Amino acid sequence: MIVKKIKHKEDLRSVILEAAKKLFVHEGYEATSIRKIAKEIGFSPTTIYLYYKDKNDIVYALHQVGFGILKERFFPLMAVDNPFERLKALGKLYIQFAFDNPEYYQVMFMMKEPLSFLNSQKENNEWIEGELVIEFLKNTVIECQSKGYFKEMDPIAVTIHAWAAVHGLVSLHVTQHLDCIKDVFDKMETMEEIVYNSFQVLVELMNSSK
Amino acid sequence: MIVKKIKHKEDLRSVILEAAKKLFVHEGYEATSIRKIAKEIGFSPTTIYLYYKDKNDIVYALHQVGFGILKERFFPLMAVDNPFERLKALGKLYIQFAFDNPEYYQVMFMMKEPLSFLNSQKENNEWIEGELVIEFLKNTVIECQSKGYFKEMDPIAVTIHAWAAVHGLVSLHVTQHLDCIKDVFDKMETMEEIVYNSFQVLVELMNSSK
DNA sequence: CAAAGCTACTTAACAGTGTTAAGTAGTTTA
DNA sequence: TAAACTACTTAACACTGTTAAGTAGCTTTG
Repeated sequence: MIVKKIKHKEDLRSVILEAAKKLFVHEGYEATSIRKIAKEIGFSPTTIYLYYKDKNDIVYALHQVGFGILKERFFPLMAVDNPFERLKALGKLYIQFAFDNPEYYQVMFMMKEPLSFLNSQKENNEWIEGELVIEFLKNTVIECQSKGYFKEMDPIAVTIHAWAAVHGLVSLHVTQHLDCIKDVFDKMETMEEIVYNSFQVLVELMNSSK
Repeated sequence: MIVKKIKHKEDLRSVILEAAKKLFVHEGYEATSIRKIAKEIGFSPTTIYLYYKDKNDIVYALHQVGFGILKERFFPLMAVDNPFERLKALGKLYIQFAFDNPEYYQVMFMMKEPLSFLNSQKENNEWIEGELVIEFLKNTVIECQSKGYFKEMDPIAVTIHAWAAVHGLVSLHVTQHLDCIKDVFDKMETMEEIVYNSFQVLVELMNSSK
């Protein structure tokens, strides 16, 4: 009996998340209000607070969904033996993920709210999702060093640099700051081409560190 | 007479901006509402709409103030002859600006609102502030190429990469995503040291492109 | 000099936001 | 059968940006 109730409670929790996902992906974060989610699932707005602490809690759940998608994409890369090839593939996949899921990217790497929710939790306030991704990147960087790349460089500084370089590219794209300086590069390329060309510079610079 | 009135109108416009600046810098963007600005200057909220089209208009004005500060800091760099030294100094100054003025940095490079305001304007919807900075960076990159750096690389791709690399660093810091992965780099460093160490990696990689 | 017009501002309201306290059917338990 | 608990709702609070309509007071005009 109790189990059944808990299961039902879990059910509505995921129903809320599904509605939030739908609104979030199609209408964007701004348009995803508690009241709209409630209307979507046919319950009153206050019901949502029985399943999620506050809006940040929902945003954190969405951020976890995003990390689920990203991890799924990263999984095949574990099989890539050559660490530098893996590093390049990691960057490419990261950028592609951001282009395919801009709303998820924002909630995962550009918004304070999910982290605020984490900090509001008494226990387990560690950002395990992010740490896992960075850990994977760091290990790849260290492997690259044993192959002669990034000689005499701090592997952590290299890791953060690599992350920041791709994050910088995709976040400037997502916020439309790249589009706004199109006049500076008079060439007629798609935003995706421009971003990948800039990523190529990172790859070439890293390659020449060997 | 007319001139005096216009001048008075201009006066209140800057009084509003000053109040917005104060709230914005001290309380952050979230806490800067039209109503709070109005209370700060002792006028009714609707008065603000006589001087600014909407909130994005005010945010755009704040963004311009930020670019004013940045340009002031960049000015002395024009005198640096060695282009690679200038490039390094540009990066350092950019990072330092973001650390000193996180709220302004957000409004300048991380928020859609000022750009939305630009696009809502019929004429002059070009992001001249950003383009000026990128133009300066691009020219420095091209000068570096004539000194042997970035051989056979697209100068525009290098420019965007350089910008994205430093933007990535400071934006991950501003959104507190860097702090959240502190556990991955067990060293006890300040956020500023970590960011500058990662920037150093960029410098070294660029240096080895010669 | 009074009437009309204009300027600069305010009041009131609309439509929305996140969030909480209090209340209410319906089921379960004692 | 009565008490207790579950799952949900209604009503409200305190905000947000924004607009339509109204009002003093000064300026210009007939």
